[in-house]
Amino acid sequence: MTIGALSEAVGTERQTIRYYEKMGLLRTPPRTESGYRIYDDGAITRLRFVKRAKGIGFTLSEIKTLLALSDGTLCHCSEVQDFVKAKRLKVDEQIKYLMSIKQTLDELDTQCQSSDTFDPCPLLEILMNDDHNIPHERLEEETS
Amino acid sequence: MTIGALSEAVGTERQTIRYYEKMGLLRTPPRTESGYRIYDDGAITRLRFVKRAKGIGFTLSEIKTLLALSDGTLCHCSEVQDFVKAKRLKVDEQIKYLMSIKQTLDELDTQCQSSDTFDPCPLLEILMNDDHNIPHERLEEETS
DNA sequence: TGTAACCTTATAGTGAGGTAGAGTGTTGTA
DNA sequence: TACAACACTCTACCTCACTATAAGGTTACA
Repeated sequence: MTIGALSEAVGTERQTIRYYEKMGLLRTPPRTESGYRIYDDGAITRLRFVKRAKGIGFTLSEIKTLLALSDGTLCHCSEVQDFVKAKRLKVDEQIKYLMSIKQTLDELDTQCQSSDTFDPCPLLEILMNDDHNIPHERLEEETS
Repeated sequence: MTIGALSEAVGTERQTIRYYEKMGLLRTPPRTESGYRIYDDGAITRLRFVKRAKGIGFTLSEIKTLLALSDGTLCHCSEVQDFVKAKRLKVDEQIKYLMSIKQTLDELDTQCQSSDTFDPCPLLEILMNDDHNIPHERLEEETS
């Protein structure tokens, strides 16, 4: 299978496949004499893995780790579990952060509606002047 | 006030302040003869606005729009409201997307725990083989 | 044999939101 | 007057996950 066929089979662009290889997500495949990459069905499986994991929201570097775990002679289930749990926590944090943003937006909206149109827009006023309970900085200190 | 003092007052890096100016978020301040930027208290207010709006999750280009609205001779409250509502919807979409990811992760975790340690890790198996109900692509078509 | 459709590499660009550094000029204080 | 601590501009770099282009080589088919 050439890169084009693999690309067709999985639905991933050729350049992207090369990119994944360069990033260490896909194994370097054997080549023809003229230098063309040739893949077997295992490559499809692996590429699908990447695609699915991406769908779940794993980053490429996380997927790389996941693949490394799966490549080990013994796949330590507990490690994979820890990894998934850690990811879940990250996603949870993000959700919480977005929820707090949403709440703030709702509050701003309510205050905006209850005000007289001749007054200056309270939303802008609040942002300009108030020490509202606005999340000041994003709390994304922990990366990876 | 020089850029350093403004930076101190608001807690934003000097380079960042120059960057915001270049991006059209901050007004071009008057300069000393030697070319130093000099700011008044209005600049503090404006920079704080940017900081707060960023905290709420507005992008710089959204903040620019918000500032433009607030700069208008008449601040049209309804426009600001629409803007906030649109942002709220976007945030909501993101939350939903993350929730679906979270759910998938939870399911994987559950399946992982109920399996025998001698089996291959079901999580990896699922990603490798299954057509699970995994969100395939992120649905972020609408940017801006 | 021509040519279209493939393959190769390397480099640069995208967007968002900055950060870092080089090279140079200015200001304030000892 | 020396010198540290500021200021200026400009350019390049960072992350992430690609995408696009250039310039060339190979393969399949009419």
